[in-house]
Amino acid sequence: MGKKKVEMKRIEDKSRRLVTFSKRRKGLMKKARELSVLCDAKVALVIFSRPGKLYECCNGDSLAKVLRQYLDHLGASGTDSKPELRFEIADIRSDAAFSKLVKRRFGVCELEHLSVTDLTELEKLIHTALSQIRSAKMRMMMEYVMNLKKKELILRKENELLEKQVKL
Amino acid sequence: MGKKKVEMKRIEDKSRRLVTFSKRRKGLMKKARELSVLCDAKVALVIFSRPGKLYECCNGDSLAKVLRQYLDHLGASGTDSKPELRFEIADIRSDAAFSKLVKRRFGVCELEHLSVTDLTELEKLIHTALSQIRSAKMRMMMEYVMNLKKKELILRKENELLEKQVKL
DNA sequence: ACCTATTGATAAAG
DNA sequence: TCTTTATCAATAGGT
Repeated sequence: MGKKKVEMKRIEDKSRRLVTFSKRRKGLMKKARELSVLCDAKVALVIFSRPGKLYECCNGDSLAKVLRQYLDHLGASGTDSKPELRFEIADIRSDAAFSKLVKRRFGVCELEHLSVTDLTELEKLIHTALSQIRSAKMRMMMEYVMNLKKKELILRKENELLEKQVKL
Repeated sequence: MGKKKVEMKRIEDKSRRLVTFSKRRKGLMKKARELSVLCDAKVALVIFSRPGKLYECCNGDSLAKVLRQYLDHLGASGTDSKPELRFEIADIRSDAAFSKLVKRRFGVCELEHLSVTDLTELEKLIHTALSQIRSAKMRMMMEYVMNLKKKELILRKENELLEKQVKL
């Protein structure tokens, strides 16, 4: 489309390429959004221009969640194990659950009303929670990797056996 | 386009939605490929239909590499929040390598002799280093997992083939 | 950024 | 899912 049919190869003229990149990038993102809305799908789009600038957009969910789902999917596509991988730390900042925790512990709603001592304690609590989450994440990933390795070993052995049978 | 202009909201009729999903998905992937070729960019596209089926495509590089580059970007822009830092510093205080780093940077041997401003700067430095290390770790594990999954797939296919040969 | 000629995408139907 | 066809959207080139 456009005044002339365009050849499907890299546009060598830099300024023309830049203009086209900007136009088509916007077009692509619009189409991604439309697909998501019309068909109730999650669409994640990550673009890197040659100079290395990042353009991302995601519809239907956050990019992080879609990528996580993608990794889960890779994990789940095998026959057995559950996808127990969780890469992202729960987003605590804006969470209502976090406010509740503060309220329960200190009986106040606003962080501003806490004393320095309280804040120090809170800091300690958060730190503990964070490191627990991190180690849990690591543990799960390691388990996941170990399961994959086991699966690989089993498959290799099965393969060897089958190869012997074929030769007979 | 099409015989009728379509409203920008979820298509309720299931069969119509399915057909539209298939057509637009293909269209979107084509446009992604075109953007990549014409403008020399990397374009990663991950789509989940509501039933949870995955459709992925990537142009200019492998999806794994683009996702890795994406994580690099996140790591470079610095994401983590600070509260845990003081504790990390406390943990690190006794480390000889860390002492050397402090000495090189500030010309003193003891943390006690640093000003609050120095400590704040140090805190910032450590924070940056930490988040870089974390994102690198994440990146490596992700790639590792992806490679394992790929290997598994290849082995499974090989197995299937061998089984067929055995049956003959 | 805006304009407009032209091509490309796609909705509906078969 | 593939094809056809009627419409309209995206966009190439120019200002």
